[in-house]
Amino acid sequence: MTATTASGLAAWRAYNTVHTQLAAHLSRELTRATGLSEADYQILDALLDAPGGRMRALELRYVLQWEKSRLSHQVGRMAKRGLLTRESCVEDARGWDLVLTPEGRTAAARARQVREESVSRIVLDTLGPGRLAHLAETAALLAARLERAADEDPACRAARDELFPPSRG
Amino acid sequence: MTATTASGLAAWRAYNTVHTQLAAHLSRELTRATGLSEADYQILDALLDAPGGRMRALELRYVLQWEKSRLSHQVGRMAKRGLLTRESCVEDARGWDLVLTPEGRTAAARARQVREESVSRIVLDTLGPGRLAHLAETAALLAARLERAADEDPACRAARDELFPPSRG
DNA sequence: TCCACATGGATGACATGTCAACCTTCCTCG
DNA sequence: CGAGGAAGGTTGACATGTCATCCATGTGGA
Repeated sequence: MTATTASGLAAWRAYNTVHTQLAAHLSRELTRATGLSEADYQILDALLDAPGGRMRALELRYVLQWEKSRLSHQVGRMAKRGLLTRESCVEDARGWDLVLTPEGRTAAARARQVREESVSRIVLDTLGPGRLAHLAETAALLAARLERAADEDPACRAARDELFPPSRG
Repeated sequence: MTATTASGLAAWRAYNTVHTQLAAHLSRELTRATGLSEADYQILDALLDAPGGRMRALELRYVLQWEKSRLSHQVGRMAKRGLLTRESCVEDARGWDLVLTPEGRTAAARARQVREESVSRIVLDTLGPGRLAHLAETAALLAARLERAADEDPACRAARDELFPPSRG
């Protein structure tokens, strides 16, 4: 192993540690302010931008990149709490529309506000536009690399295609 | 909200998506090659560097920043699989030493090798030393910011002190 | 010494995530 | 049209993570 590799791995470890801490912090702030879990937030946030607060479960799976059983379980729990409802889907009788309830919409709006405030305060203000842009570039490079990995490896491609239907790009 | 905030939040979202994909990819590669979960790997990797493959459960909690019940459950499962053993601790009869079994050590070494290869191939080679150094700096800034947040907020401080004993820095 | 309290860890109940099997509906092709 | 397979979701079993509680040991005074 080269010296570059060793220090690269050290940088990677340091990065990972901080990311974990940051995610835990943001999650705590959200839960404390709204009582919602990270999973709740992701679903509500996606539905909040959908017209009428309505989205096909399928589409939501693609947006969140979740396994279908995960989404199904989570949606079931949230429906039980009155945050959203399942309505049978017009275009495809196999599918379902997920629809925000009024309480769900309120919770979603509040959660988004809380999360954006947290991210602004902790991340954006700390890094500033320059570092943020750089971070986004770094993310784009990694995304491209992952895409290539998926192309090369049948197992990875399968995992990806389960979440991103090839037909839709 | 300023334009800077909006684009900053967009950068943050993009970053988050990629991080999630990357973590999933690395985890899949590890599991495919070794049959170990990410949690298994973290524990084995820490023990691998400990003298004699032995570490106080308490110390491991600090290294991994895990809740004590999480560690306890995970260690119980791994002991059942023969990867490590619990031995009562000499210095403090309340505590336990966690000790790698020979099979555990083999698995740990293999897992480390697999993970380092994955990270090199996917992350290090893609980003290069410059971007990596920049990423480490960014992580350091965020770590400092989180530290400050913990100082200011009693609840966060409590969460941190549960994982980092104040007495040990 | 003795007692209150802190600490290391285990445990059980529950929330969440994954995997495999299943059901229904859709699509394709003979 | 009809049969076979693909696709959208659900379900149940199990792995994992969290929370509250409990137990045993350590510690610091009165």
